[in-house]
Amino acid sequence: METHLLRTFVAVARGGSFSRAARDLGYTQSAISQHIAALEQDLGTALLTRRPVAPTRAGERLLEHAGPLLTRLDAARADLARLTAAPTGRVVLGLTPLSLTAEVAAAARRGTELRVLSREDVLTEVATGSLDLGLVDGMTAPSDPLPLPDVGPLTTTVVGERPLAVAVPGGHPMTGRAVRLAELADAAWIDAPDTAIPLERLRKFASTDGFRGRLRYTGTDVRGLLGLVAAGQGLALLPADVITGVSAVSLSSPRVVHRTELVHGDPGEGSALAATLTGQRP
Amino acid sequence: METHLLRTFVAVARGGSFSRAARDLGYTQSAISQHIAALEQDLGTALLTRRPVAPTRAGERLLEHAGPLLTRLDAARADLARLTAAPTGRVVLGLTPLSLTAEVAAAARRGTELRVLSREDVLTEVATGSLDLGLVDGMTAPSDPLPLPDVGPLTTTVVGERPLAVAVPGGHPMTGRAVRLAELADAAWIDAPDTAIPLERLRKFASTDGFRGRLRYTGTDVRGLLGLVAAGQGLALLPADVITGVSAVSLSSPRVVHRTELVHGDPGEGSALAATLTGQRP
DNA sequence: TTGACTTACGTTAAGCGTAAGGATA
DNA sequence: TATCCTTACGCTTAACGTAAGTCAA
Repeated sequence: METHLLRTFVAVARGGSFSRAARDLGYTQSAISQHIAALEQDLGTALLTRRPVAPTRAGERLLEHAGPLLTRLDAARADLARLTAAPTGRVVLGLTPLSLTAEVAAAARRGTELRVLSREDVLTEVATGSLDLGLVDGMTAPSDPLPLPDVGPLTTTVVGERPLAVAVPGGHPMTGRAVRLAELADAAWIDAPDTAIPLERLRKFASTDGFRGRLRYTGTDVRGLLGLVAAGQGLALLPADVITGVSAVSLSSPRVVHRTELVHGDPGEGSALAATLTGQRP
Repeated sequence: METHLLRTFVAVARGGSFSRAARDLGYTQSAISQHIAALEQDLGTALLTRRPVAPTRAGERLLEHAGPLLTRLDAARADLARLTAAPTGRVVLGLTPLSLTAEVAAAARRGTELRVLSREDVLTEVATGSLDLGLVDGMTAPSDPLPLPDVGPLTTTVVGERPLAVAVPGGHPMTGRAVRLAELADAAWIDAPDTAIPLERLRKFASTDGFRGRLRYTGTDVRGLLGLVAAGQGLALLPADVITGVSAVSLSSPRVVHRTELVHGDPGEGSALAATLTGQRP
């Protein structure tokens, strides 16, 4: 299972075509065919159906492994590159929308580049070196770490915790009282995994099958999401202090907080900013 | 960064010798030399010092990546192999010593092979297919999952939770009362990471630098560890119900439990046993 | 000098592209 | 028939082993 064969395999599986993968990777289509044949022989199973080109059961399974495997490989290369690289004086900070708090806003210094991304992208880009530092947010029990996927040896540090609340349209009957999360399992929710707390996470904490999204909201803009809430399209769980223009209903149980964490490999370039963010005076 | 080059690199780094790696891997020593040269050129850095052969800083870093990378690669291969493999009627269950509770003992059926291993070994061997099922134990906050390293897409299910207690020599002044874990940071502890709860974990929960081991106990035998406690060599944190022959002191804080979880990839072969262990009547 | 890695070199095989050969819609 | 994957075939090059070379203890 050589890495270039895996690369080819995911390219073919993603694109759904041998010839497309050939163009993408700069091989001839014949070479792609040979790559796939070699991989299938090595593993002793068919990985793709042809005509139409689609992963078999085994292929699906291999894809689950191949993705993380290849990003970790990129992470390793980037990690070593950082050891030798000359400092550029430029710091690229990736952040999820809700991790951009007032403190973070104040900490950014001249020359910093800020990129708002999904949680997943922040993690893999920090690992693969496209970002010097990352800030990710999420919901956990107080003082518990965020459950982040393992994309390599990254360091994570708490930057802050703050209360969560449910954003509800103004005048909503719930306004003014605290609710238990479980009561809201059947409410209309907006599924905005890259902006608010993912509904999957709510299901986990409430241990139910509920919290099914009425609308799906992709992207990373909080204001737009609040607009949808205001329009009565559904609820969203957010840090209390970002909820403006609509009502915020606090949670009485379970005890959860919104937490943001700083992640980095070798801090190198961004170590000064990292120190500021984690509250150390450098 | 082809996988065979990484394999060679870890073999050389581990064995501390090119010629030894050559013997181990079935290459000539010249080929090993060429592999390392190719990898160093690819990454643009020296990875090993020669004479003596030892990893450089960059090499150390690469090793951190290469280990997980290669086991995940093996895991992928094993995972696909399981999809095609014919059932053998034989189930191999890996378990950490403290996960062998009375319920587990009762659940094992004729033909089951049980292997007592460290937490880490159980995880990687389940991932790489040497084990059909694994049972791992550890300390967490009640109803929190165990923090297990990510070695691939494994399913984990709770098997049980039970109280923890500190094993102390009979007649110890603490006997009979409940203590806060933090009080014991400076006590004499036995560092038995593969048998009892690792001291590192205690440090995490007490948020201190204490809990330094007076003795180190490697291996997976609980009775021997209790013998050391009885001899006054130090304390150990264990599930209350395994503490016999010495006194058990319960913890008043933090609120933690001993938890055991079942892990498996594709349950396949062991699915009947898995169902019994997780309390479902199959 | 000996043990251990590197390098030169010849051989072999693997990888790639061209082009012809199916298969499918 | 057009598209797309497979296969045959020849070429190129990279990988390996042998053996000579080099370096440090």
